[in-house]
Amino acid sequence: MARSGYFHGDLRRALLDAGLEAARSGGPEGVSVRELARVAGVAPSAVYRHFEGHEELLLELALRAQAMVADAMETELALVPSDDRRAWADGAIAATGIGYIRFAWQEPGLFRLAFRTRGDLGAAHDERGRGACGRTPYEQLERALDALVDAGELTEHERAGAEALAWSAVHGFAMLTVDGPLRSLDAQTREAFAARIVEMVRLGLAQCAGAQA
Amino acid sequence: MARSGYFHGDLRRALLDAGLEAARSGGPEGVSVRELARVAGVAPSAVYRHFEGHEELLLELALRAQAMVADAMETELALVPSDDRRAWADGAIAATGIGYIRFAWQEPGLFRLAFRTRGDLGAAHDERGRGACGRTPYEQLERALDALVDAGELTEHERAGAEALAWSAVHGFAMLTVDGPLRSLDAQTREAFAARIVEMVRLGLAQCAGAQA
DNA sequence: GCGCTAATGTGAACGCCGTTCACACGCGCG
DNA sequence: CGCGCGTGTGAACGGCGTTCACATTAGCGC
Repeated sequence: MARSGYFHGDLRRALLDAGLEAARSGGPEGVSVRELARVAGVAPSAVYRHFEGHEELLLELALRAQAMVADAMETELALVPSDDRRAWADGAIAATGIGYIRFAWQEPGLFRLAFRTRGDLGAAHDERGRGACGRTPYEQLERALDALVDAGELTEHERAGAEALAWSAVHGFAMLTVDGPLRSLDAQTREAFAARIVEMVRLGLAQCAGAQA
Repeated sequence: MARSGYFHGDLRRALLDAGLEAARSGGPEGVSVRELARVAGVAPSAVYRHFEGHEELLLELALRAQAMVADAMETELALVPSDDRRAWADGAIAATGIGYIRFAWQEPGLFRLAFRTRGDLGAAHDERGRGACGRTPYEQLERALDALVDAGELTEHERAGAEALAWSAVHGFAMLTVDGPLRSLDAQTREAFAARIVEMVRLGLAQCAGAQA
C-alpha cells in the first residue's frame, strides 16, 4: 500500500490500521492525529479529509476494537458443549464474560480503546461494532441471556435489565484488573476471581427478586 | 488567601482546591497545569515547585476525591439501623455500594477523577484517601465485609477476595452509568438497577463456592 | 538589625498536540 | 483534451506539559 506519488490510495484504512496499532501499545491516549499521519506518511491535515477530527477517529477505532471483543467472546463460546440446552446457557453466559475479561488482559490497550465510553447505548447495535461473528459484544451478551431464558433458568421478569447487571460486574472487574488497582494480581488469582465474578452474575441474575421498575 | 506581592502564601492548597473545582465540572481531563496556575493567579512553572508534574497533581487530587467518596459512603452508612448485627451487616454492604454509586451520580467529574485508576492497590490504604470518617473507600468496603463475617453471613473462606468481587460490580455499574453507555437511564430505573447490583453482590458473595486459589 | 541562603515565583522557550486554511496535485468524467 | 473535485501539502494558530535561567523575598544565623 505504498503511495504512488502525490496520493495515498487508501488513507482511511491506513489510518485506522495505524490507530489500532498505536492503541495496542499505548491505549487510546497513544492515538494522536499527528502520529497516525506520520505512520501513514502523510501530512496531519490530510487526516481531516477522512475524519471529522480526533474524537471521531477514536470513535471509529473503538467500534473496530469492539468487534474484536465480540470475536474474542465467540472464541470462548465455541468451546461450550451444546448438547444440553441448560448446560449450554450456563456455559454461554460464563464464556461471554470470560471472553470479555480475557480480551481485556490480552489487549489492554485495545480494550481501553473499545470501552472508552463516550457514546450512548446506541453503539451497542452499531454495525461497525460487529465482528466476524456478526454480533457486537452487547449482542453476544443478549444472546447468552436469551439462552438462559430459553433454558428456563431466568424468568422474563428477571431477564429485564439483566444486561446492565452482567455487564457492570464483568466490565468493572476488567477495568480494575487492566489498569486499575487490581492490575498487579498474579494470573492464577486473577483467573479465580474472574470465575467468581461470572458465577456471581449467574446467581445474581437468577435469584434476584428483579426490583425492576 | 489573596497573594501579598511576589509570593502566594499557600499555593499548594490553592492549586488543589482549583483542581477539585476544575474536575467537578470537567472531570480529570479538565485539570490542566496551566489552568490551575491561571486560577491561582500564578505562572505555570510555579506549579512545579509543589508538584512533580501533571500526573502527580492528578494523583493527589484523586486521593482527595476518594476521601469524599468515603464520606459519601459514611453518610449512607449512618442511615443503617444498628440494633441487629445481621441487619446492620446487610445494610452496611448495601449502603457502601449505594454510597459509591450515588456519589458517582452526584459528582461524576470528581468520581472519574477519584478512580482514574493508575496507582496500585497501595492507594487503598493511603492516609490521604481517608475522609473525615477516617477511612478510605476501600476500607469502608472492608468494614462492611467484616461485618458480614461477624454476622455469620459470610465464612472466612468466602471473605477472601470478596473486596474484588463487590468492588468490581459496583464500580462497573458506576462507570457505565456515569459516562458509559448506560448514562442516559432515567433516575428511577437507575436506582432500581443499583439496588439489584447491590443485592447481586450480597448473594454472590455468600453463595459462591469461593473458587479462591 | 543585617546579610545570606534557600524556597518560591517569573517569563521565555521547546516540542508536542488538535485544528484550520489557502493552495497544489492529478484522477476520471465530459 | 480540459476541467472539477476529491485528496494531500505546508504553514500557521492556540493550547498543552515541561524546563531553565533568573528575580524576589522570607526567615534564619549571626
